[in-house]
Amino acid sequence: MTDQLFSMKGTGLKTGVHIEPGKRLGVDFFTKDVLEVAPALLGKILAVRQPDKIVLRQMITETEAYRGTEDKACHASRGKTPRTEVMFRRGGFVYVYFVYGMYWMLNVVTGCANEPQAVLIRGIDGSNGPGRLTRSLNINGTFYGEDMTVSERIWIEDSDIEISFEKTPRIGIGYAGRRLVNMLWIFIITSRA
DNA sequence: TCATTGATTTCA
DNA sequence: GAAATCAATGAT
Repeated sequence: MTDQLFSMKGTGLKTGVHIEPGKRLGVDFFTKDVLEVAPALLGKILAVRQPDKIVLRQMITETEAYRGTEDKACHASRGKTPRTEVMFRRGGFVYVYFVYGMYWMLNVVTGCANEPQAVLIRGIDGSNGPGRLTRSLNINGTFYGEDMTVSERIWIEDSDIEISFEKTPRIGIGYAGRRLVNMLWIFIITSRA
């Protein structure tokens, strides 16, 4: 394996530091409830191999939980379709979808099989907004169904960075009903050590 | 505030 | 088949 390591300004990551294999988050991390995994992902490192073989690493700064059939804002709440099928697998799989005719959204499936949950990665260091981060990392529909616990193209690494975060209401999901709008299911980093 | 943009889903 | 929907962005 000859990963060229890469560091963007401001991440606090050092170039040339090799990431140990054990750093990759495994199945145990992702098979917990989405409300546990979503905040736990803050401060972790998203790694994506680019077409030119370089691996970009960026810290996750904002996540959002989508939780199963009770959550009307979750794409899987109305049953299994070709698009949402991956959300019914066990945690660790990648769910990407296209929205507004131009943006790819990156999600990580959580929980056990037949428990459709996912975390939307809304922000990483160096870019704000879920649509922009997928563009900057060249994430597209071909990543659908990748298993982050074994994939050579995309995975998440553990990190010792200590962070604080706040919870806020989800946006753009008014159609899901008032009770769900009141759930504080967006998690945003407010400070880091 | 509004146009953009096209896959997915729902309705006929 | 056709029509409505959409978890966003950037320009105005």
